[in-house]
Amino acid sequence: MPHYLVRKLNHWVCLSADDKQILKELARDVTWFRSNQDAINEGITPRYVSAVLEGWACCYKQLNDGRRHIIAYSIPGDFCNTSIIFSNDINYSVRAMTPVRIARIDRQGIRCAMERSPVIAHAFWLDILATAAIQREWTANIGLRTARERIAHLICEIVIRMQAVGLTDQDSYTLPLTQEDLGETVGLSTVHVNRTLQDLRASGLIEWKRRHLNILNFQNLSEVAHFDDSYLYHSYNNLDIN
Amino acid sequence: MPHYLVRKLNHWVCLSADDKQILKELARDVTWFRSNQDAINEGITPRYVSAVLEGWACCYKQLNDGRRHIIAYSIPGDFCNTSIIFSNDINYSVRAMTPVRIARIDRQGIRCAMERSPVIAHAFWLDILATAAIQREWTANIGLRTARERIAHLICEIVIRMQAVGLTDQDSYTLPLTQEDLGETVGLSTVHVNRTLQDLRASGLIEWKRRHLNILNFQNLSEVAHFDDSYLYHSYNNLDIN
DNA sequence: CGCATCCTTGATTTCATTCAAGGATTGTGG
DNA sequence: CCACAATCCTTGAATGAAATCAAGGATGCG
Repeated sequence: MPHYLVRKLNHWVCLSADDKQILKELARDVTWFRSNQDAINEGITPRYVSAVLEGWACCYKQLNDGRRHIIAYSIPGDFCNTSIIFSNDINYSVRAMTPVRIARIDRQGIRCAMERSPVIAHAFWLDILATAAIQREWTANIGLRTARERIAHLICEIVIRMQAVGLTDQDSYTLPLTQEDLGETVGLSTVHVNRTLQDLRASGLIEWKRRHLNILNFQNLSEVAHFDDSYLYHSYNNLDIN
Repeated sequence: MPHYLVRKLNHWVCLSADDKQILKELARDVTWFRSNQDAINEGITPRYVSAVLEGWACCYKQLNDGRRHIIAYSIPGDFCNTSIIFSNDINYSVRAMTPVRIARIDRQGIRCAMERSPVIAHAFWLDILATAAIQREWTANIGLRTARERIAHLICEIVIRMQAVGLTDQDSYTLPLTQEDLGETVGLSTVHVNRTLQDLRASGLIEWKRRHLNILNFQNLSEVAHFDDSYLYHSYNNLDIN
């Protein structure tokens, strides 16, 4: 099985063999979480950075009256809490959406690696910036798009992100969400998500059965979504150039 | 007039006199933008990092059909585009909401300062993490709260942020937004923002006249908003400790 | 095979948008 | 300093989108 963490970071920069080795050694401490289990809970500050190696996790916030909102997905190669590298605080929880294999990386180790290898440092920077760009897009997605557009947009985003780590087959991929999860992600009720999905299916844009999502017409779907993938790409800014 | 950039960063770490001097020198290149003028436009990649010294700016995204969403406010001391330090890409625009004084900081200069002073490096880290935490909160705010709660939450957040740079008078501050801006921020129509504000006023929670917002009962307002300010604070993670 | 979870559907209600227009405030130029 | 325009705020009425309520059906898991 490929090392998705290395693959993901290698997507931002060009890692040397040494860099890859360093990263693999950093990610030795691996744990399984079963579906629906909390990997990180808002109450307890972790001392390590978690990265998903296999399966899906989500970051979510919960109000004291029970309402919940999913603020991010962590797919293979994604970090769940990079902020821990430089801060002691975390203000969301992380939950396994499938059985998930997570590497727990010593934050001191990451800082050392960043000091020793400028390329690794840059990879972490770009990864953090990419996460922030996605978060901004999600804010706007919920804030200004209709139900149909929101869901279409999310589906488009994920296909690109899954492609980046080689987890797609053409325009189809495993989307291990319930419709309730999807609702908590895009700010819609489960019932309305269901109807909107039927609408997208009836328009011949997608198929989605048994966790398997297939985009029938990416071009049309991204037009429906007003999807512009540029926020998912980050060009390397050569440190020597101003 | 205080140097809000220094004041803001000093909120995260303890800057030495030298550090402060370095930052002031970095921020020499100052420009005014008039109200409603774009300081950064999505199309053109800036080569410098912009920081607001005076006035308000907002970061926004716009769809090709004209729909607009404000994804962040930049108040005095805030950076508008820290991502430029390490990446060439930006996928949103920045617009002055009032006449605004912006320092344009050479990104190479920032990287040098971060290398020379670990404290400055840490300040930038924490600032970026803080911005990301706010963005996550905004995503959840729009996604799971009602109109009343959303607006209340935003008002609570801003009072804390304004306090951090000393721009409040008790629980009141200058909020230089139109109701249309507010709608584009929390994902509501102008008309509904208006009615919701009247509701908050009628409940004795706030006053808002002529750009001047006054929170009459912060305790109650934050309960209405389900506001928990912890996402706005970031404790220094001592680099020597694991 | 049976239970639990998830998906689907219909009916109803609620929240928010849209449309339209009048009033207040602010800013500008004469 | 006043007049006028532009922007912004406010209100009412009608429409529409999404939530809620309720229940049946499918799917998958033990």
